[in-house]
Amino acid sequence: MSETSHRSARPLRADAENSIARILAAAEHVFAADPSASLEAVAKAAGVARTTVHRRFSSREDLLDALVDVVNAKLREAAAGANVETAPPLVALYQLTVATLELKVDWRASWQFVDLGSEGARGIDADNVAKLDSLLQRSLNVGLLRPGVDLRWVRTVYMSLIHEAAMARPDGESASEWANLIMQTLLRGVGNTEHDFEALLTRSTKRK
Amino acid sequence: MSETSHRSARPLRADAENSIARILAAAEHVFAADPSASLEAVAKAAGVARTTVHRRFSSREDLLDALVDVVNAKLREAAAGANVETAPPLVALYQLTVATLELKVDWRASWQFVDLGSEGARGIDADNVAKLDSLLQRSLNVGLLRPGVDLRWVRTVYMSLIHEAAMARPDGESASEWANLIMQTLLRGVGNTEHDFEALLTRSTKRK
DNA sequence: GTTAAATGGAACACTCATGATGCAGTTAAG
DNA sequence: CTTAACTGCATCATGAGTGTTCCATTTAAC
Repeated sequence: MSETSHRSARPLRADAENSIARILAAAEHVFAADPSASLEAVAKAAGVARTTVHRRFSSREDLLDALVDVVNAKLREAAAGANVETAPPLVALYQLTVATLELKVDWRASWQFVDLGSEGARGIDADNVAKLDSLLQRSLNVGLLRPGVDLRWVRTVYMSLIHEAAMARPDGESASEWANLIMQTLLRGVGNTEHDFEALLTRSTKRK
Repeated sequence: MSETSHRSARPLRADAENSIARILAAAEHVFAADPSASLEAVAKAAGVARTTVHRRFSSREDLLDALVDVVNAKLREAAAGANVETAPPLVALYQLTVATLELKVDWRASWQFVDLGSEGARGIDADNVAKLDSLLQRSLNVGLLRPGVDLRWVRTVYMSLIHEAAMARPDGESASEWANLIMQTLLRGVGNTEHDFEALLTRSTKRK
C-alpha cells in the first residue's frame, strides 16, 4: 500500500541512493520545524537541487510516504531488537519502549505523518501493530495487565505515553529513565496506590 | 495575547454576531474533516459568502485564534462548573474530565490548533492551565497522587488521556464511563496491581 | 575510458488560497 | 421610517508551491 517507488526498479547508482538518504534526513529536519515547509526548503537543507528531490519523489505525498516507511522500518528493527515475541513481556515491553523512544526523538517530524487514528491514510504497518498487539496480549496472559482491560485502549495509552515522553524529553536525556517513567505510569498510573479509588470514584459518580 | 478583533469595537449588529457564530461552527465542522481546508469551504459550510468570512476574521490566523478562544472560553466554563477550586480534588477532577471530554468531542478540530507543546503559538490560556495545575497540586497534597510525582508529567498524561479517549470514543457514548476509564488509567494505570513492578523493572533494567 | 546515470539550473505552466475593493441590495436598530 | 450596518457577488492582484521539461555537466560503474 505504501511501497516506495524507488525499490521496484533496478539498482540505483550509489549516487542516487545517497541523495535519497540526504533528502529524507533533511526532510525530517526541516519538517520538524515546520510540517508544511516547501520542498525547496527540504532541497536546500539536503544540499541538492529542487528538481532532484522531485526526481526521487514524484510528489510531496510520495516523500511523506517514504518518511513514514522509514519510521516503520526502524520500528521493525526496534521490535526485533527487543525480542518482542520471545522475551518475557515486561522485559520486551521495556526494551521496546526504550527503542521506540529513541526513534521518536530522532524522527519526530516523520511521526507526525503517521496518522494513527486516521482511516485510509499513512499509518503504522499492519505487522508492526500486530507485533505490539501480540506482545500486549502476552502481557495480559501473564498477568502483567489488569484482567479485563481493553487491549486497544492499552495500546492507545502506551503509544500516547511514548509520544508525550518523547516530546517532553529535553534532548539528550537518558532514554531508559524515561522508559521507566512510561512503564510506571502505564502500569501503575500516577495515583497513590494506598487509596481505594474504585470506591471513591463510584461514590462521587453516584453523587451526580 | 489572543484577543479576537471583534470585541473591542462597539457592539455588532445581531446579524453579524450570528454570522460569526455560524462561521465558527462551520469552521469547526470543516476543519474536522480537513485542517487545511480553504476559507471558501468554511464559508460555504456556514452559508455565507467568502468575503463575509473575511470581514469577520481578517486572516486565516485570526479565525484559528478565534477557534482557540472558543475552546478556552468553554474550558473556563467547564472549570467553573466542576468547582475545581473548591470541590474535593477527586470529585473536581472527575467532573472536569467529563466536561472536558464533551468539549473535546464537540470541538475536536479546534483543539488541533491548540498547540500545547509549542512555544509562542496558540495555546491553552494561562489561567486555565493555572487552574488545572492548582487542582493537581491539591490532589497531591490530599494524597491522591503518588508523592514525588512530577506534576507537569501528570498534567501531560492527563491531557493526553482525555485526548485519546475523545478520539477513540464512538460518537454519542456515555461520557461518564469514559471519564471513569480515564481516571482509572491515570491513577492506577492498566497494570495488575497485584504485582510488584518496581522490583521487576529494576531487575530487567540491570540486565541490560 | 566509455557509457549511462545522475545532477544542477533555468524556464514554464498550472493551480489554489489569500486578501482587497467596490457596489448594489437587504436588514437590523433607533 | 430612516439610517447605518451588513451581506452577497463579481473582480482583481498577488504569492507560493507544485510538477514538468530541457540541456549542459559531472560522476559512478563496468
